Amino acid sequence: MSINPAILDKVRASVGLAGDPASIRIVCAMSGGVDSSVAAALLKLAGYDVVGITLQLYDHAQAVQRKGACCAGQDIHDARRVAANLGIPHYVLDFEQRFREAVIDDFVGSYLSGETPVPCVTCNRTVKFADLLERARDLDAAALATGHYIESRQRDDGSGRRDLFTPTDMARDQSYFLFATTQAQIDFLRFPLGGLTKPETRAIAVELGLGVAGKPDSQDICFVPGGRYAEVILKLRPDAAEAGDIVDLEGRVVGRHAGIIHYTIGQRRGLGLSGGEPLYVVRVDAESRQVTVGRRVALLTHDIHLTGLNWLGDAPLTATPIGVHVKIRSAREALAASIRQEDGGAIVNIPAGEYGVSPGQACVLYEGAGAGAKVLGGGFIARKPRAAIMRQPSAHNLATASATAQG
RNA sequence: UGGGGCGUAGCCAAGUGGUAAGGCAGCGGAUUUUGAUUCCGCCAUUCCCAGGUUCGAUCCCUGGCGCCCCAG
Repeated sequence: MSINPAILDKVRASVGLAGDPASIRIVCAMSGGVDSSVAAALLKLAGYDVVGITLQLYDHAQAVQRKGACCAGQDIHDARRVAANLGIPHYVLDFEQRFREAVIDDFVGSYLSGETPVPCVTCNRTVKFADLLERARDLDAAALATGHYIESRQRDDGSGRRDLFTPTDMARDQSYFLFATTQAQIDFLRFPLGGLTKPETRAIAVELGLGVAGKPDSQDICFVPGGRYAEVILKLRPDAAEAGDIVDLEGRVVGRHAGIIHYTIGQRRGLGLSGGEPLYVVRVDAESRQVTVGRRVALLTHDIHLTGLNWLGDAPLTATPIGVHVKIRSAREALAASIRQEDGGAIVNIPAGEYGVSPGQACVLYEGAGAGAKVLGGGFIARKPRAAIMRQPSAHNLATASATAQG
């Protein structure tokens, strides 16, 4: 077990708590994957009093064998083994009911209402950073650590407050899923991997013989086996299979669909409509069960209304737009934009526009772009007011519309 | 039943007497801790049917069948 001392210094810096590490208890959330295992290991090697906690979130028979999942079956065993290996206490908490209520039900409800949820955001802000965080406090921990790739630094103004920044490894940036983290939560959280790259993490896992070093990166929704999310929804809400019309931008019926839950804005595949050029889902309406399709250019969006805003900027938002960078999906470079307050919510304007902006998805705000950009929070993309939809370019004047869309 | 046109994969569609472009849809994969997007790969031994000419026809000829248009 030889770890570069510089890395351990980096870990201690990420914790940023004065005093003898041995007297500082840190609870580390351990999913059984490579990242959180390495996070726990580094904290332990850095001298902290580490307590590992694994949440049992769901329990599908399928999930036990599934690669790339977390928090069920095999992964719990893996976490337990890593903890034993490290010589740290480890607890498995049964959060199934809580996860079901806070994350899965919200996920299902979101799709039923015609939106497209981000369950990872919901999970982080409720199960992990509310419930688990509370347990960590109960255990007299000074902080809760996770294996997320994001950086947290204490402000140098003596306030003791912390800020979030995008990580060293931007290919692994997970800030998108953490935008809703409140200031109080941020102050208690630590992210030891924020200054490492994924390859470095894996190398450390190998070096330490953690056994999980070769596990695949997680992808897809953890509680959805095989990526077939509609099956999960239909199992809980069989009525979600209500068929409806597929209409074009003029309102003409051009096809049928087997339930709006199968569609999200920007989606191309699965429509079964053949035409001269590809068609994309432009709108999903739960009430009429209509899925509207149009050409790609019809997806270009400049103004985004946000709800559930978590603003982490220094100065409060006002009606005067301020410059920011935004992401409306995780694996994407942040785009220059502005944000202003309006009607109790916020409106983001992206001059260059974005495609496939779907209600329910997150819009995350940054101060600058690239690694080390401060995370300014974000919000959930709200459904467009009807008036805005009517202003959408229609099929016959798309060229004109796109030419003038900047203005 | 006078004249003209057409009939190529699920849809649209190019094409030549020499052995079937492309697009859309679909399927598979890569990418991705959300949904998508994107990218890559696959996808007509066969050109409405039956004869004929030809070394060889989807393309030429004849006859069917089907569809469309014009005129009536």
